[in-house]
Amino acid sequence: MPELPDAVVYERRVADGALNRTIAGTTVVDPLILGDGLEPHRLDEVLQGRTLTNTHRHGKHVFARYGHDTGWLAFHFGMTGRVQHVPNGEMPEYAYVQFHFENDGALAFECPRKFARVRLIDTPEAFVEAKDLGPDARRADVETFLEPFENRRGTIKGRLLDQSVVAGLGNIYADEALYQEGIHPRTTVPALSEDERRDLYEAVQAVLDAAVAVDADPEALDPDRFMLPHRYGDGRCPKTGVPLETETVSGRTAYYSPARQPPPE
DNA sequence: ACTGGCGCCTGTTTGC
DNA sequence: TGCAAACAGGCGCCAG
Repeated sequence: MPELPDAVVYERRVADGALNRTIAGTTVVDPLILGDGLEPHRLDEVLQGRTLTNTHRHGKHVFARYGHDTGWLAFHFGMTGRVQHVPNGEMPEYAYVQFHFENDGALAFECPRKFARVRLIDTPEAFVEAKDLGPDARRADVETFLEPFENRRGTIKGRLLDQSVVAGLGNIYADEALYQEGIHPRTTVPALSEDERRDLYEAVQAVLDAAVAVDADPEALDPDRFMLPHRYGDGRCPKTGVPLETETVSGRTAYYSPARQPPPE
């Protein structure tokens, strides 16, 4: 369930559960999960006997460096991917890629829907460049964040979801940020004033910070302030009590409060 | 050059 | 209750 806050949690799990441990070997249950034509035997050859020495995150991607000046693992979680450290002999059902440590359990990369990918890359910087990812939504300052929105004409929801504009936001946290700012998801970028854009940046930061603070569990957000707990609950706007409505915007289901987010002309 | 729409996968929820 | 359809927190690719 992976947007930027989930990636923060997963990076932490990799750091806590996998750094500085020797990899005894890897198991690939479904090769579809390996990206860029990576073959299971090559993943194993590359990682066997090595240790992970560093982690990094950009948007929804998590990276783990192996060895020194050798290369990085890149994790992308699709819609149902996740990682967790598991004790010896307790492998979860959808752990399609497994990293086994000497005498210390394994890191399980799970993804029931098989949209997630594990890759071997040279560096995170080169990967971000090659994938044309925009600035990380949580590290970018306001100028860096807003620059890619210049000269865009589509809906604000569509642009927030576009990883080449800003990396890290997905369907639910984009909806939450727009809710906080009172902007209808179908509003176009040119229709937003400079002040509205800056306020939206602040809202994105506040939403991501709050999500990280509850370990990326949207239902654990303060139900008096955030829409997300109600998206999965009573379906009502927490600030006005009116029922939330849905609309397909840029191919995704957008939830919004009709009382706070008036539709564009 | 941009944008929105479709298909990839499969487990879970919804509706007749 | 049972089964089929719709849906889901993403993204690569395609056509307009």
